[in-house]
Amino acid sequence: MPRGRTDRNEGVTIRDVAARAGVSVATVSRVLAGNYPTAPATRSKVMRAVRDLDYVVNVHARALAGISAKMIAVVVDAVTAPFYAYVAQGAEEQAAEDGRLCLICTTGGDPARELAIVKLMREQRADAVILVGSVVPSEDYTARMTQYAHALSAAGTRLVLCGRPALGPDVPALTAEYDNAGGAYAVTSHLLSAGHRRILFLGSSPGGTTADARVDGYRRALADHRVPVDPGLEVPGGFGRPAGYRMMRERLAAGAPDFTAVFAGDDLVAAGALQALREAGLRVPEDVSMVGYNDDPFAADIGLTTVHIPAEELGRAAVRLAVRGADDAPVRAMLGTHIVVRDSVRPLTRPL
Amino acid sequence: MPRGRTDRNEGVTIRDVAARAGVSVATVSRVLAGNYPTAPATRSKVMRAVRDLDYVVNVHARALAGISAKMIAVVVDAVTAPFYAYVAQGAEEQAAEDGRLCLICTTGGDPARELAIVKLMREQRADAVILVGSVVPSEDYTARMTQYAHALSAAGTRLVLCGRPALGPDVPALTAEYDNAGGAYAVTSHLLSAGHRRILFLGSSPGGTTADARVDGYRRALADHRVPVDPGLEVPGGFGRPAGYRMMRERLAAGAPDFTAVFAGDDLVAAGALQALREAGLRVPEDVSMVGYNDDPFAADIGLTTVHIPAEELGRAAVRLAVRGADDAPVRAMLGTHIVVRDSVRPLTRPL
DNA sequence: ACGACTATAGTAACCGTTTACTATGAGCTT
DNA sequence: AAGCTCATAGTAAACGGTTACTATAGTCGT
Repeated sequence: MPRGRTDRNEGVTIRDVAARAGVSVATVSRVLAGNYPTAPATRSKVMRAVRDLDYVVNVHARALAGISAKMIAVVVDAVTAPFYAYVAQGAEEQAAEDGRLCLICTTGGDPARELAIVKLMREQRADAVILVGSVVPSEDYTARMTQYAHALSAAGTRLVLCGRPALGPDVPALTAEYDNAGGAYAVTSHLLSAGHRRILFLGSSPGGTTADARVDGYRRALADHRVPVDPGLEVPGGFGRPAGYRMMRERLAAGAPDFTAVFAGDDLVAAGALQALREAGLRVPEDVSMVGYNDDPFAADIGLTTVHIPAEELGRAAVRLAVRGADDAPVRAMLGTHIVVRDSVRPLTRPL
Repeated sequence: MPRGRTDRNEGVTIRDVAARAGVSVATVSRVLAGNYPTAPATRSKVMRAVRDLDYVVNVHARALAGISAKMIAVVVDAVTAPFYAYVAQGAEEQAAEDGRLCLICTTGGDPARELAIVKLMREQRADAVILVGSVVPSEDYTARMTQYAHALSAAGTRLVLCGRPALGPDVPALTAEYDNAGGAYAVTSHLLSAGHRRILFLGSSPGGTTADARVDGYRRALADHRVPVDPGLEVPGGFGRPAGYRMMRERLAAGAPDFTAVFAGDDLVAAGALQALREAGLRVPEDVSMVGYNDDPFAADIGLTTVHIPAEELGRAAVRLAVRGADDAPVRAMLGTHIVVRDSVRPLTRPL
């Protein structure tokens, strides 16, 4: 088999380059770094040797010598959730633009795996770790994050909380958020303006920051429209397609619909609920109006009116926060959300 | 601001641990590695010091001393494409199970970025890099891959081609594939069995391995059913939602439909085409049948009959291939595909 | 013509681990 | 009691870079 001249170069070190160029290792290092005057002739001899040998630096050696490895870790529950995928994508792009490697790690929602990843990143001396996604902020959680924050900060690693609430001002952590409650307020108002009064909120999950903020916006909109808040219309059950399907199915099994519109906690809940409604012979939007949250790509396909979250921009913002870190740099970014109107809401003609 | 005891530990080294435990660094290293006999009393002194100081090893130092950093890179066009997301997810999980870090990198389809990532991985001395996704295998492409393969192999890094064709037997690269043509054959047969004869293939892109394999399966199924292949029914235009929309729109603009069924190159194409059909007042499956490819999650929501690709398993297989690498280990994995029947195909009642 | 200065290159210490080699004392054997 | 072996721990040499410090040869001013 034909093998290129560059094949057996395991262990091509800076020493080999120096030898071939007939200079010292220091000179090679300097030519490559370009931060020290070198004679043009020397420079070209070195570059020649680098090409001939197909040399690449060893980041580990370089990191040991004190040059950051320029690595950022993004930690999400799962990349398969579109929201997380877009956040990760944005982070990746921003990191690449800033000349950094971007590690995307998944935990499957398991705190133990999260802990393991944080430890791994400490070992790697990463520049930053970005923890993405909703949480239920128990005391235990806050303690855990605070501990992470200190341990990471001690290793010179920045901690960014993305889409989850900020920690106290004493804790060395940055925060990138989006306006969850605002979007919920807007989309609820949209339903109210169409005349709906009995709006089912599907997927509240008391304690979860994301769901709580959305319920909050929902309630505030109702209040501002002088519609009484009915706790019986807030169905707990979390997010995701199966949850949406189950919640709607159970609701319909319990009796005739006592609502004219549905606010699904996220688009996946909407998709699940939609299927349950369809199976029960109810059409959207003819019989029931529905809105979602997130503006997942498929929302366009099913014509779902929903709230757009700037997920990609959120990822970028998180990375920027982490990278552009002068000591006086902002410690927090808050992104806006907006409603996108499609075809899943109809004005209420026949009140319940 | 109050700082915890564990806070200023930047540079807590093995030396600090040794000092605090009153032993030598070698002993600490041995206790931590657990590969050398140590007295129980010593062991516990060391562990105590490790906890007190909240010490974590420095992977760079360790890597330099010859212990692999246990890192795998998965390179995809974009994580936001569900197929890639699932491959990445599978790879991530398998890597985690094997105790390895998994880097997910995106190129946006840009060969320059791909090259940059390969270089980065050489610098990192990664265990493996997994290149995922279809390609158009020009001579240039083959040369590039061959070069990657040799350079990586020289640095002790395995190259895995995932969902793209294998290189020559002389090239040090592994391959994880799935049966593209087989799935296309099956789903085309499904349409043919329902009586369809004029089946539009949407999104052929001559030269692209994925699309070519699907077209190939499509043609073979037609041939086996003695239906003549009509090149006019194969619409080039690539994959993705916008492409699907555009192709169908243009096709419909050119005149009344001359097909009764559509084989969309992938599910996104199907989604786009679906929208174009809907806008033209045509219903699926009442007026035209449609099948897709990939079994993206949203396919369930729009009731699309499609071909399931074991994406997650593909990612896992790629990692296994890379990790379980004895020299006599298999060099190639081929995964099966299967059709999943939903509600987008109807028997042809009124032939064109 | 001589010292000061500049441009460039070399020398060697250091970064934090791992591990081959060496040292030490305790418990046996004969 | 000398000589072994064994268990355990220490010493120091890598690993592959970076960079402070040092050395050398021109250049220039006077």
